[in-house]
Amino acid sequence: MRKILVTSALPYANGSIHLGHLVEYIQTDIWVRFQKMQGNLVYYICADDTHGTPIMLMAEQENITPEILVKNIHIEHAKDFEDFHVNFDNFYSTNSSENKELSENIYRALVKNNKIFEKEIEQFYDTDKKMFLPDRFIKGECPKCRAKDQYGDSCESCGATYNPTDLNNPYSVLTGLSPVKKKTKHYFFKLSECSNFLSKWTKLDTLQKEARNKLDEWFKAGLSDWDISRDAPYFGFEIPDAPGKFFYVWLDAPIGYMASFKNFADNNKLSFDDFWKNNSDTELVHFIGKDILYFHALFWPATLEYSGYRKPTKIYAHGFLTVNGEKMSKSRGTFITARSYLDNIKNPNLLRYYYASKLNDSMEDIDLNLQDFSAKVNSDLVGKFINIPSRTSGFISKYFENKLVPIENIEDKKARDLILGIINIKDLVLEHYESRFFSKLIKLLMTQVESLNEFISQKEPWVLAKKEGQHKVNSDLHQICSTCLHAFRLVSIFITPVIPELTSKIALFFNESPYKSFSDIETEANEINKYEHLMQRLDLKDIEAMIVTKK
RNA sequence: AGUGAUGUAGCUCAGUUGGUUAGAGCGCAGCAUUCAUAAUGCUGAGGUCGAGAGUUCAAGUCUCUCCAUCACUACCA
Repeated sequence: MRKILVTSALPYANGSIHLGHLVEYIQTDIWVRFQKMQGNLVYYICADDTHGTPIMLMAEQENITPEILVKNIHIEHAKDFEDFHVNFDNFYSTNSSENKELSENIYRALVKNNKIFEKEIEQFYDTDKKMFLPDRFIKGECPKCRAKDQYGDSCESCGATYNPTDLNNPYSVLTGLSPVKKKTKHYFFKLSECSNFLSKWTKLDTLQKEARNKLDEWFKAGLSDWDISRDAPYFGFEIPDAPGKFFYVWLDAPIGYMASFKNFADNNKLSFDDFWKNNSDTELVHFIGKDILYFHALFWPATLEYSGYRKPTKIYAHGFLTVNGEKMSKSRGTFITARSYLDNIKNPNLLRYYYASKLNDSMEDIDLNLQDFSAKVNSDLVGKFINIPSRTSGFISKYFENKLVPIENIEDKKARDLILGIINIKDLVLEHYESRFFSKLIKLLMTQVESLNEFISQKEPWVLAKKEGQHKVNSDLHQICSTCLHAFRLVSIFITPVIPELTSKIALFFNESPYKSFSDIETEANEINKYEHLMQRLDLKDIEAMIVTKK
């Protein structure tokens, strides 16, 4: 049995969960549910990422403390995840005592290993706000193309990158005032000394090929040291023995994975060290978006290495979500929050299914085409999948007292082949899940369902039902409908990680408890309950309503 | 600007180490059917595989150039 600690990236606590976030959480949740159904010991850990300047300022604007802000957001996030059936074992917060302690200890270990040094740097300072300004909080004229109102790190007009001190006529986004340059002492992590370790580590099959290509750029350019401190005022953890200096949020955010697990382990009498001590034989798997690859594939493993912890086993990066082929946009109404989806479309299974049908193991972006979305889920799930019990169970109820013919008594060769065929794809199904090639999985399963619909059309049970002797137990009619329902049940078990809530209803239809293991395919159902519609078709009007709805 | 990636039917995507008339689902057209949430089955139309050049007996698949789209470029997260 494998022991796996799985994480999704920590959502930042300054806004709502949207459909882009959900690509990652749904992808991870499917993978975790798959591992659990395989009988592996898996813990799925996450937390809100709560520190940094934006959250501090947002709280100030709302006239509440940052602590209250992140607490409110946490409640909202947790509810969104729950409603999308994203089943964390622990959803915690980086603003926790566990995280503070771990961050401090890790920092001390880095100091002890001579990986931290101090350096005085010059930064823009807002004299009115009395704070140093992050790049994103300074705007000005691009030094290259002279476009106005460009951010301090790059120009959206010409794409140039530079330092905020290069801007012409810089101003503070907070006050509009011209910031002054001011010297300040910062703490740096000697990432430049980690090249050997990192270049070795990234070749250990921990990363996707594209990700490794991307990192090679960095190695070629040479790694720079990493500024891990920020000046007060800053919402975060104060650095030990450095009053007025705080950990940069990206230092304590990944440590939040550890802290969330620590919290979980303490509450469940598990061993923290078992999963985090150096050379642990457990697996540590991070699901992330491609935008935060650097933090997870450079800073994070280096931090772990030089503070004496285990390193990640796998980092799985996925692409971004586009809606109708374009970046999500508030003005187009395609910036869709989790809550807006739930309010309008209601059924989370549809999105889970759709994402699964498009996800693979690469870092490519995936597109949510809303027309395609409704066509696909209606056609696949309602028209094909749910259609199987819908068109066969009536006969079983009407003539055979809800009893199914046992699989071993099914005589027709074609019928037996259908059932065996589905049982035989098990290895392929597991392979697609393990490799995160969910699109292939969905295609494979849908092909099975298509064969079933084809089978029903060929056998014409409705014609048989009108014939003499077909209402007796074990008749052709009984066998054909039983075959389809057995096969439908098998497909349902295979697809459970994708749409667990729907298949739990299907289990109920077969008078069973929800499917918890792939070995459930070795047993069979012998009766059904009266069929009731398992899901509704998606109406395009609901999608239109969702696009208009703005938050 | 640099780097990484993507560009295959109206839409969303498959296309293994280059090998016969380029595939699927949806959509569309026609037929069949009525058990089923106008669901299903069968048949068909539809593509100069982003553009151009090259290597090869043979290229969607390899090389180069160009175009378009996306992402990243370290003190926003």
